[in-house]
Amino acid sequence: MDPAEDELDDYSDAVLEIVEQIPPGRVLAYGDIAELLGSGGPRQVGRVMARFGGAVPWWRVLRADGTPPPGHEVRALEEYRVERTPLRPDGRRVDMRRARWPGPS
DNA sequence: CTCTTGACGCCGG
DNA sequence: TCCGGCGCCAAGA
Repeated sequence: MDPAEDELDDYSDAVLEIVEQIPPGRVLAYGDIAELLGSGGPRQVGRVMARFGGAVPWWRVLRADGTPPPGHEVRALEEYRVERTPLRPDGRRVDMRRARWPGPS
């Protein structure tokens, strides 16, 4: 068999490594991760999450405006509730100003 | 090689 | 606040 299709390239590995470090109750936007990495862009990070997100706390990675990943809004909101992640008044999006994680180190 | 796609981001209107 | 449009950039077809 050829498990190559499920293998992680260096970039994907770097992305997941950062996601795993995001503390509960805090989040990071796709673009933030690309910036911390210093390479690639929001869409590249999004591609990685779409393929390997299931292995990490994916709900802590979302759009820059606080909107949770498409198709996973319900699951994500649930997590934010138990993690006490600061949400906007509407309760549908994360309050990025307060929840954004500064980054490693 | 060209064209489309996509868990994005920003700027108007 | 909610769209629509455009830029971005790698992966697929």
